[in-house]
Amino acid sequence: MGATTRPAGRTRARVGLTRQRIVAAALDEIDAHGLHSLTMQGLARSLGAGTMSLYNHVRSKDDLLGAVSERLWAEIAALAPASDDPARWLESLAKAIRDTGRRHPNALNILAVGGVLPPPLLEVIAEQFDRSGGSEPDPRLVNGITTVAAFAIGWAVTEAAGLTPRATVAHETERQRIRRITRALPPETPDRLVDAAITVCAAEPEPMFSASVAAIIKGCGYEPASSRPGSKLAEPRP
Amino acid sequence: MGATTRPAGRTRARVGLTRQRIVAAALDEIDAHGLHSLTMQGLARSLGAGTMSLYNHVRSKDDLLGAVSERLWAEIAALAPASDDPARWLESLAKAIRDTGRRHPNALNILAVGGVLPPPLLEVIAEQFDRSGGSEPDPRLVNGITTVAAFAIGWAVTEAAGLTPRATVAHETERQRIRRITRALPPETPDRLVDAAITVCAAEPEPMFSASVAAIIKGCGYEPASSRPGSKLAEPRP
DNA sequence: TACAATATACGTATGCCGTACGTCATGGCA
DNA sequence: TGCCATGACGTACGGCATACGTATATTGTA
Repeated sequence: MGATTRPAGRTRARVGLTRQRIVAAALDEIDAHGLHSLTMQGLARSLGAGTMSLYNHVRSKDDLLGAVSERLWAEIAALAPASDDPARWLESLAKAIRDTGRRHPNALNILAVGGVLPPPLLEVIAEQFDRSGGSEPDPRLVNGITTVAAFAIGWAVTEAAGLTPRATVAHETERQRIRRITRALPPETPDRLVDAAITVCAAEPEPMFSASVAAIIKGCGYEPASSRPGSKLAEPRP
Repeated sequence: MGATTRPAGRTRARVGLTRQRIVAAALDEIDAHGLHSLTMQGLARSLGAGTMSLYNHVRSKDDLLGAVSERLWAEIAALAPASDDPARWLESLAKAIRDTGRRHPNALNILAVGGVLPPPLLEVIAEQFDRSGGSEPDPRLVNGITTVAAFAIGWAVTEAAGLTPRATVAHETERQRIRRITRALPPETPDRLVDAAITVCAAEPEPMFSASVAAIIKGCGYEPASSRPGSKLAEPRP
């Protein structure tokens, strides 16, 4: 990292190529034009550098993708700082994963390649363990991390796949939604199946997500969050 | 080419190249050597055909991957036939997704590319809607499908990422598990983080998975499922 | 039976991709 | 001042998906 300690005088680094800048540019490209269109040559061009210069900061393209993944997890961790209330922290973790998935739908495929316990997340987890006190971490918290993260990732993937209605398509009419769903289906899909698809996609995602997260957290042994707004999905009725 | 002996019968195609055979071979290759090593040329070679012959049955490589995805969903659907007990069916759906992910960990990335509501799954969903009766599908069931599927997919992805302990690595000792976890982490990861990772991965996955599925299903409004075969169903509605 | 139409198999060629390797410029340090 | 580690760069190579033209087996039709 000589870039930060560079002398402020007349001389500067050659091009200022840096792992961080490369990763940021890669994420920009993925967000803008999809994972397919991320190529080393195009990336170098967008940075005003020669192709092979990138390899001074990145071992391979896979390494680059891993770095992008880690960066995304860093975003997630920043959105879910440790809290004194473990259950509440789990909620914020779920929301952070889901929101980050919404912000970078094209990058979702690589979120898991670097493992689901990358250092940035581990940092927050360790901090949360400390906060929750005790010599041994609370098993409820341990279980909650795995299950909540799995659910949020799956939810984000499902959303990005395009069939679950997403709030990012905010002002979508019912007709538009049906168009979108049917377009994603093979042309000769029987009407029964199209009807089923429309029914499934007609559900409101927001309450579903938060209610499921709450249910999972409760299932881990935590008290149900009473002072929560919303989350009025069906509770077991008499 | 006269090299291949033609079947003397009255079969249809020349070499027997078929979309199904191609898809099956592609899945075999993915399972055996990973998604990276699936190439059109290698696939054709393994089928004893010329490369471009594949394109008579497959529009593009993406189309092929979509077909593989659909095939996987067909496996899932076959493992989760419609049931008279909706809550029980949701459980079997979760298990089917997770088991299929275990059987094809290398193919998990493409499970979602074709959308999460592919025809094979829609078929079962429609059937399940019919079974549950009523003119309108039960909203609990609609919510359950989305949330259970999202959780199971996320769980499978997490498992395939290699950090969550998986039962496929059955006879793993504690030491081996730690080795596996630490190997997946960057070499200079601080001890605190390694400890946190080990703690998270030390949890037993089996009860976590089924308990979370049960919690989600319950969160959708279904009665808590008692795991008895002679199920007196928890159907509260006429 | 003969022949036309069609579907399928195949070879070649093209352009893009990741990246190994060698070279050269830079600037900090002795 | 001279040295050398670091980083930027050009060239080259093998592998990839696939567009296009062509050959051949099968089927429908007369």
